Amino acid sequence: MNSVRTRIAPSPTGEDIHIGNLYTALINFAVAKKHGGKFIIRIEDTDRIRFQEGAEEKILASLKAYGVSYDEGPDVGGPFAPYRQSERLSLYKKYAEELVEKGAAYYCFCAKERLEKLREEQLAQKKTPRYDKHCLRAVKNPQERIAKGEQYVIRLNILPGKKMWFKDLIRGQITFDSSDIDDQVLLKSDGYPTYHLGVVVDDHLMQISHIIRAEEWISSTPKHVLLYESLVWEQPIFAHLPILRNPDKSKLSKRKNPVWASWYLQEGYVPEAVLNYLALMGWSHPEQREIFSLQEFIDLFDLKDVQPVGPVFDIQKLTWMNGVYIRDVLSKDDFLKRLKHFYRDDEEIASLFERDNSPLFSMLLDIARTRMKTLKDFKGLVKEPKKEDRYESEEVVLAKSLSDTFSSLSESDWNEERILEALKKFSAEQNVSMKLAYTLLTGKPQGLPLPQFLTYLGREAALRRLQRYW
RNA sequence: GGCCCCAUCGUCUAGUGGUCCAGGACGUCGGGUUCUCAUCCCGAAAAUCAGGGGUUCGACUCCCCUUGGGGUCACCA
Repeated sequence: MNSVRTRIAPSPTGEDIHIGNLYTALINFAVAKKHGGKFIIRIEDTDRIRFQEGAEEKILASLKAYGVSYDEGPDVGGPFAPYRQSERLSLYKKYAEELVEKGAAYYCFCAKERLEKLREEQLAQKKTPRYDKHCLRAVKNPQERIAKGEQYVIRLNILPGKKMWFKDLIRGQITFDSSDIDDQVLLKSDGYPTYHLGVVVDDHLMQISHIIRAEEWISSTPKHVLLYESLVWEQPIFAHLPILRNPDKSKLSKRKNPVWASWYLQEGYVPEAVLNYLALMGWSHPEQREIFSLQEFIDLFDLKDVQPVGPVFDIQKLTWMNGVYIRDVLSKDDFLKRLKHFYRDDEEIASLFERDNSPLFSMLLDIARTRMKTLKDFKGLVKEPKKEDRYESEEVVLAKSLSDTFSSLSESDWNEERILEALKKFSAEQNVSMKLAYTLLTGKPQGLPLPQFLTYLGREAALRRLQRYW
């Protein structure tokens, strides 16, 4: 067989790449890398109505941010450029016309009104809406009408009653009857191809070996198979991945779940953790391990092992896994690097990194890591508590008491041991729980271990935190 | 509704005819360590393997039906 070439074909119609598409990208990427092949990005921007400016850039940026790198694509080029369908229009027209010549497709001049009426009638009779091949029979001289400037589309000419099948790497053989397929529009009246024409032409021209896409495409694969047959092109290998689900089992959607890939990054998830979690959708490590590297995944992965069941995307488990990455998988340096990048625009937090090579800062990282599920959690751990408009008089009294206790400690006594003693003394003398000290100093009843954290903060900063009470 | 895909704890899954009165992970609930909260450690509850028929000496594993879920039926992808 030829070399392995896989691809994803996102449409620039949303804010960013959908997490389900990132999943598809991961699998395509893994298959290509495992076999020393190429992974390609092709932008399918044939829907001019839903087209969104900037979406392509966002998609490519997200892919890069996640480390799913591609060998060929619209911005990096490649041997089969261009990789944007809007720049390949003449190609689709050429093949559409070739199909017409072969009798596998035909011109259609039907107005939208006629199609709508037809559709309504069929629906009223409880029949599946289908084009009635009117133009195949009625149009005698299409070239003349085209020459006159009439609007037209090119439709796939499907001969009913034919049993067909294709092989899916994940689900085995899938059979269908050509009678169930509509005479799909292949070339739209605006000269753009529909997905079906575009995808087949480009996958063939770009020598894609494996078409790995989501399950929702299964029902249109017959049309593609027909196209490959009519054009006498070798069929690629098909594999339809399970669709990621909402908790209610419906197709993962933005109404019920955060779906944009960049959202997870903004929320402080690390790319490796997200990819690791995604890898576990429909696939499991041979030794049942949950945490593994991208490289290990690539080495072990095989499309045949993917389960066809649509898994629920469980953000809770993802969050757990992200915590594992933060405290166990990432090296301390790497963790710090991520943190710096994450807070690059946050002055309060970014200023902390000025001390990043002090032993105390290193300790801060250690005590913070085990308490974080996302990078975003860091801020909640270290930020200075807000000054309230007013405090209960008891609180003020206690804050002053704690302040006095701390003040009795000299600068040279400001260490973990002495601070802990002071806290215990305070807690005992005032007959309050330790949680109160946490509230006084961090604004919350729990947080970073005070002896260490206050040592890091320094005596002055610690006292300042208490001073907000008066 | 037609067509197609699917079906093991709440969730992600292991399991490819006997080693399973079903194992792991998340989550949940207890307990231990501890200055709070976490981490870490220990433990528990949680699937009559959707239901019913077969096949077989023997089915979670093979076949059929039912039920349930999902996808798809556009000049959107």
